[in-house]
Amino acid sequence: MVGPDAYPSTVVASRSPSVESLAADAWRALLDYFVGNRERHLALAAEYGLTVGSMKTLLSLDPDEPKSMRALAEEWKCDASNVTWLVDRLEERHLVERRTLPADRRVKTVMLTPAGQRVKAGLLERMYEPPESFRALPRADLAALLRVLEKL
Amino acid sequence: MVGPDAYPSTVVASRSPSVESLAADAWRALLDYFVGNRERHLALAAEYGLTVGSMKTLLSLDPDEPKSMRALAEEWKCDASNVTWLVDRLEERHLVERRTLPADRRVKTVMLTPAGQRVKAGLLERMYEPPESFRALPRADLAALLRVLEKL
DNA sequence: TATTGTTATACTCTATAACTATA
DNA sequence: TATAGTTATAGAGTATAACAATA
Repeated sequence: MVGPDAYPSTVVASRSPSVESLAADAWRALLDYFVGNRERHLALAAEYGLTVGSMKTLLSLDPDEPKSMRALAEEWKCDASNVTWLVDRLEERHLVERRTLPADRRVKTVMLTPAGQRVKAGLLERMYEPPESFRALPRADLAALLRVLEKL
Repeated sequence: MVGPDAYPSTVVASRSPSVESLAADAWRALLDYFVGNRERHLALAAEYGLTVGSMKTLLSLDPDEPKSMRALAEEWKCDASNVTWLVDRLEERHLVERRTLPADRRVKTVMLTPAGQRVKAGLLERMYEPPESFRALPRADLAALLRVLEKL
């Protein structure tokens, strides 16, 4: 599928590797490192008694900018009925609240309750907590990593 | 939840940031960059006419080391009946084959068929293809990134 | 009797279509 | 008539429990 010159093998060590093969190797290393990340998220949700859907919903909402049901459906590229279902689950737990928009009484916005805001803050704090392997890196490595990631 | 000294704010720019805050910032940058990755995988599966489950199954199997149904259930931390269902879907498409183990006629192993091996190879090739933003990085950045990721 | 895998069944999540209430 | 959201319903994917075959 890829021509013979497009991805020169990285085992040719006598010359410095091409940008192409460096990019491929770095990308692969990144992917491999991130394989376990979905499981980390799943475990985190379970810890809070949430499903992946509930967590996604909380993380999408912001106290200062409530979103309509339709906006959420577009953001998640799913059907509106699915949003109804997800918001129902979260409303049962008093983490969000629906409000009818006075300007247009057809649309309903979804607001984080104070409890929802607390749960979201807790989730974010835990998500952004770097793993041990990360914190063990020397300062120079972390600075280099950050500098490159900021370009991406 | 975190003591005042544990995560010094990164806006204190007059002194060099602590290793802790560097680690937190780098981890966060990495997470943010990877948000879109699950969607990339989903689109890739759809392109091959696979579900996420089927893709996961193919990627877990290796031509030279067949795995039992039970081993797969443990690897995926799911119920054995779920493995039966997933393998059924893949067997319908002739991408895997069940074989009874002669040594213990209770256990069945799952083998990739030649077609399954081809699909898996195609998936891996596409997954490991670095995105454009990655290939656009200068050589020095890629080398630095790779060097750090290899430590992780 | 214990273990491997399957079948029967139910629950969660997602989608489509029909409906309601507004506009 | 068109749009926002809900309800009715169906399908995919996951789990639990009962079961058949083998150890």
